[in-house]
Amino acid sequence: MVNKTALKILTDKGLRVTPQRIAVLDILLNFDNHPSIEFITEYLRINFPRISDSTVYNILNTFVKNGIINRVKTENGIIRFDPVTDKHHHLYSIDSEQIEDFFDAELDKLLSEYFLKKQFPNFKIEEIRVQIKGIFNPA
Amino acid sequence: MVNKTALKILTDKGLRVTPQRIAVLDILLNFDNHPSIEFITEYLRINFPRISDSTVYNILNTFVKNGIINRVKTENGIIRFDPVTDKHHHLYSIDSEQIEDFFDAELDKLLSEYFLKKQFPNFKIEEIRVQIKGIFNPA
DNA sequence: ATAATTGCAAAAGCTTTGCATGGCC
DNA sequence: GGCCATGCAAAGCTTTTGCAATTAT
Repeated sequence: MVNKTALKILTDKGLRVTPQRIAVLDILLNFDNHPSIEFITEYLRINFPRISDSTVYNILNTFVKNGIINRVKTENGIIRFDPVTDKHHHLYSIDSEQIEDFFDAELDKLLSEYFLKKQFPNFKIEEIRVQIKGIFNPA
Repeated sequence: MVNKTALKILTDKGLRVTPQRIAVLDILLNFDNHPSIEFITEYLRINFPRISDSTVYNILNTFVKNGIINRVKTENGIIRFDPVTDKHHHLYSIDSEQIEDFFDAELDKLLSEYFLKKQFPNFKIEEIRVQIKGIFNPA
């Protein structure tokens, strides 16, 4: 049950449960396309025609602050949102807006071992993310 | 001679040489701090008090279009610029605005070998970039 | 000479803020 | 009931656009 999940996430974080928040979280959880604010707002207005832009911004900011979602920066500067807050990498499409999550424990191991050997003199590594750009479903 | 370098870059690209363009390029070449538009504009106004914001935007957009510089996206959404257009990775500071270039042929080899083995079914890789976040000069 | 760039002003986006109303706990 | 979230309007930023004057080739 999706609503249950959204509801649980909100209550677990001690956040007030409003229909708008549930709707936003449902969208984030059900579309694994890292939606933009524009996408989220358009979709929301199907069921909440009077929802305001500032409410959507407020909700998303609240979610980010509470670690429910992350911002994903894209090449064109449009911010998108990722409900998967576990550490992972991303596949970016060069010729479309598609973004896919990419989990790879083997890669993570490879990288952490590499950077353990190859220490930086004046830099303490906290996190390594790989951005892989390419073409989905190539001809 | 720095101006000569900036001048050469412009003429090589077939771009008109203006004092403003040389000044912007000089800043980009001399500060290896991946400056923001704000930084660039402030610095420019020391010598060009009347340069307008739109000119700076126009110049930077022209440079990006011509492959002289790249945009670098940061965590807080501020766009910054990188005069090094060779493929490389970045070290990002978690607690400051510092960004450093990071060239590592060994890492590139490691990654390309790894992804040669581990092919994606529906994705053709064009470019791999590693974002390394951490702390410069830790205590 | 002529075509492009500059500077200024205005417009266009995107995001935040202020505040009264309404809804959640 | 008290406090927080919502919706609306307005303000704040950043970036782009239009255009006359200036400058580079």
